[in-house]
Amino acid sequence: MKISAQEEFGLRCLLQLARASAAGESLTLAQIAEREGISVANAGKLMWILNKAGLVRSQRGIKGGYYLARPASEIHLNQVIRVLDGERVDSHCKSYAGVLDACVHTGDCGIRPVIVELHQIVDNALSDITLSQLLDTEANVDAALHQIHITKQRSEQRA
Amino acid sequence: MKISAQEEFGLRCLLQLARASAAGESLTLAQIAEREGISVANAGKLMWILNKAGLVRSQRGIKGGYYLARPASEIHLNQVIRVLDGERVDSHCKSYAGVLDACVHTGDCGIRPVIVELHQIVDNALSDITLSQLLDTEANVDAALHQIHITKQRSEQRA
DNA sequence: GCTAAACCTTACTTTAAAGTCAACTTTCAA
DNA sequence: TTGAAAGTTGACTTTAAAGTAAGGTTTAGC
Repeated sequence: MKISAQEEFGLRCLLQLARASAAGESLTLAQIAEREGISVANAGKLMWILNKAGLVRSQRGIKGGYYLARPASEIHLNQVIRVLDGERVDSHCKSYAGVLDACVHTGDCGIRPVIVELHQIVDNALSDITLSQLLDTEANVDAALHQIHITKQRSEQRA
Repeated sequence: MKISAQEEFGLRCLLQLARASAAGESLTLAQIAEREGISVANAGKLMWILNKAGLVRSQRGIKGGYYLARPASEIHLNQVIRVLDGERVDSHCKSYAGVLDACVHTGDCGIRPVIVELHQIVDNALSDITLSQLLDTEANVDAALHQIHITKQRSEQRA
């Protein structure tokens, strides 16, 4: 139940594009990769996934680049996470061979519905947050980091 | 943002123990492994992690086995997931080299606080569910699976 | 105290995800 | 129309997680 590196970098890239799109600009792969500190190849892979999912659009050729497919206020995090996670149903539970109806533990298994419910809870929480809200959050990063620092100190005191 | 195989099997094993503990019994590794369809070695590894975290206790020697360290009603899922996830802070965000204060994007990064917040949301949702509630859920598995089936159909209609 | 059952621990193997590389195709502008 | 910029795609390499195996240690019962 952790966020993966791919999910994080995907979010970062989208945030880059949200900033650029707000200024009416697009970003090249090289620009995205350089700002996030990842390779151009990796950025290309992420952009390909996001493009295929309809979250971003690209313009080929010279003067080309990537831009958001729709306003940042209309892109919700659950859509982003779902895309970057890959096929959720197939992967989160290997013991069911990827098919909900093929649960080998049927009748003696209270876990399955709970796992589905957990993913639902996460999805709902994420659907409340849009990319534009993330942009707003940036203005308060210092305060937020300070808060995290406090939380960290508390957990250290507990340990 | 998916549940891992280790998390799922860990939950399953705990549920087994919760059932046995309710009857005043303990379970051997062989019993746990056989019922969950995993190897004894793998079950041993999971139990070792849960034991180290204080969620289960073990009795060595002949007539030994595993049992819950405290009542199922006092074991919350967030504790379980946290343990099975490993060190959360160190792993969920590779670009920070494992240290919160060492964020290389400080000042231009609105993602970090959000990631921390997401994990907080998940943690809160999980803290509302106890093992004993899971046991109760088992009685309604069929109804729950039916509900999932409906949800699945809906998502297929959307697609 | 001896033996067998059962847990404990470390190291190894396997496997899937993440990341990289390189060749290809498309597009724009001079 | 031609060359360079930029995106697209599939194959390859790396790396971390998951799973396995084997020997060690503890305990109950005789």
